[in-house]
Amino acid sequence: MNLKQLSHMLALSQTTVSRALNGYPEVNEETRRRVIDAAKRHGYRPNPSARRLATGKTGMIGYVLPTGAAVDIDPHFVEFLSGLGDYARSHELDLVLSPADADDQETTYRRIVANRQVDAVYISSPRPADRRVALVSTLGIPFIVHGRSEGLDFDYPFTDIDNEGAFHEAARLLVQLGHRRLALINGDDRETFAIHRERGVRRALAASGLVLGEGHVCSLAMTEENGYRAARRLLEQSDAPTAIACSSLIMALGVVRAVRDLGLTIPGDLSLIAHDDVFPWLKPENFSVPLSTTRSSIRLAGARIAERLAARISGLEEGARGEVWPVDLVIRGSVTGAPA
Amino acid sequence: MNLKQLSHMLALSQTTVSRALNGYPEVNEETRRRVIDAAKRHGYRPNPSARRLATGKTGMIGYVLPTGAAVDIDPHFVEFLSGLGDYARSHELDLVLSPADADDQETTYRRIVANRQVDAVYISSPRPADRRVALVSTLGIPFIVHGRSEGLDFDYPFTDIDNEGAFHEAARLLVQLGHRRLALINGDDRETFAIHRERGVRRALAASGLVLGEGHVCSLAMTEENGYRAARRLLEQSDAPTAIACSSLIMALGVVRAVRDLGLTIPGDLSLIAHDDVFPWLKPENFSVPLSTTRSSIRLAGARIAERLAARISGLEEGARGEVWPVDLVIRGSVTGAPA
DNA sequence: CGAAAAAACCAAAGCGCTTTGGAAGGCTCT
DNA sequence: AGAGCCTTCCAAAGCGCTTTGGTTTTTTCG
Repeated sequence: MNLKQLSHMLALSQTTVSRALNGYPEVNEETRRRVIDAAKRHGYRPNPSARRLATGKTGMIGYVLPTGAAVDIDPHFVEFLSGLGDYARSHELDLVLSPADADDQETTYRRIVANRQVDAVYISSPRPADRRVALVSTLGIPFIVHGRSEGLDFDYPFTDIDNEGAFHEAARLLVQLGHRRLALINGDDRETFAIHRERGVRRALAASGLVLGEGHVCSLAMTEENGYRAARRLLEQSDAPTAIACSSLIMALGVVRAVRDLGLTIPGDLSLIAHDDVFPWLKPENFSVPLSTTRSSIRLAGARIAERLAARISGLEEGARGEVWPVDLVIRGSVTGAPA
Repeated sequence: MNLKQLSHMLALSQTTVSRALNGYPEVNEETRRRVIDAAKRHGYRPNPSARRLATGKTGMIGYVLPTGAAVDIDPHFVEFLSGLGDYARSHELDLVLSPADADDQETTYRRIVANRQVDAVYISSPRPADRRVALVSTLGIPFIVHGRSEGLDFDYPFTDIDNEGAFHEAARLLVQLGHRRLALINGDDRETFAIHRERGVRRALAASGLVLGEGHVCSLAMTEENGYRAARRLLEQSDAPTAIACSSLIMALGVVRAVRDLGLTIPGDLSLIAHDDVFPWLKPENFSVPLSTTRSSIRLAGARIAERLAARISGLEEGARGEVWPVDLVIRGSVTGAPA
């Protein structure tokens, strides 16, 4: 069933039927009702290919998915997707993932924009001076950055959490509890979020005249194993830290294992705070010693970004507004005063 | 730059240019070279919207993504996606995720097929008599099922792992080691994979005249917390199992925690085998007691399914061939003979 | 009542590609 | 030389929608 058939059936022109269906004003309400009714009854659905050819609108939002044998998609992605998908569903938006060589995502961004394959895109895991952000903003397609870049000479729209503030608070608390040797087990420090977190920790320490010791900061892919290795290395040093801030729950698993392997305890020998993106399948309160966290739902971020993208597509949102969400600091059993 | 301009520039018809570019035989090789060369030089890229309107081909594969506030996307999904994306990239395929109400995915399948939004789809987490499989196969779009349904009165193409065999082997090993009271901590038993695993365990036990005791099988969403709860419940029973087979590494984390909380040890008091889908961020060999596993890379499955979908799209694969991959049984420190 | 304005509708021209149905020209072969 | 066959190219007809630029009918109002 296509427009032609439907309009013939109603003894109307395609023009009128199309307008009736798309809510244009120049059609009699009575006629519109007839049309809508008939469309529903016959299960008419406009062919999206035709529509997009005519309008350029696709009803899809795009994401360039870095791939490669050595590339691991972040497990956070799936939670983000839950939020994004949930919003997108309610707005009849689809998401298209365009796989790209992790080292050359720009070609793919160019392609999906040139081809008009999507109405908007989002960018995640931005780095300082991220070329994707620069590219996409010159390409002129609506977009939102999840996170922030740095050192770009123009503004752009983003939704980020206050990583610096969160880790500042966490470190400040630890310092207040008397800890003097802190360590940071961070994610990949080529990404802005990790840089901000480190900055937060350093700022808190500096406020008390402390510093993040040489060798007291690790920056690694966020796996359990890396958490373990980092923690072991830190704890076996002569000036081992008495408190650790950790960038992910998964790494924290490794930290806990290392502590146990070394015959130490949390929080007796080591206070631990980790960042929690709120996974349904791994909860900080369920660690054998409940884990203190800086908490921010990545799922909510996904939904918010979908919402903003939708707004931008329909022209409701413009400009380069960035928003920064506060992060909760949730104290549980894994922190205590520094050992004597 | 569109076809019209390009052909005008070359003083050729659109027909010829189109054919030259698409590899049709009825064009002089010399001409073809000229065309291809000019196209490249001017960066001509056929507009996909136009092409799909004309041909019906989209260059995209579809997946209906169950969403909803209470719906958690399986963290396995992201690994699967890595494999799928990696293959898709090399074949210029994009993936479109259509979010749907988890309880009504069929409407969405209908839509994406009716709209010709994608060339093929895949279905994951199938259940017995899965209506999606039935629907999609009547809809006549190329598809592959990741996993298997059961009790359908027709054949369909799938790629699955030998869940029954894997858990049969695991249980058989445990029985051989003298265990008499086994338990199974399974995933959602509305899904076929879980049913198969339970079947495998039961079959192995039956071979030695044993049974899976009442209350010795749990079926829950695969979270750390559920693993913990299930293990506690099992181990606090009077006839506590001496060995557990567990459907996921994440649940196994919870099991390990429960064992520790109860002051027991692995493998002294409890032997444990879990299924490992091979995550880069959580490895069984890194458990404090290295975990024995049934292992099968879900990432490889993603790549394979992309490959088969591509083959089906281009007509290279037909029919309802199902393939079942064997699963490795990897013995590590978490299993030993039954306690006296 | 008649002119101007508003309302309701329509025919046809795109959007950019593929594909059908020829046509022109050059070869082969008898 | 002419029939018949390739080879190579082209004009034009879709694909199914939106939108432009009217036209016709109805309403408004001095």
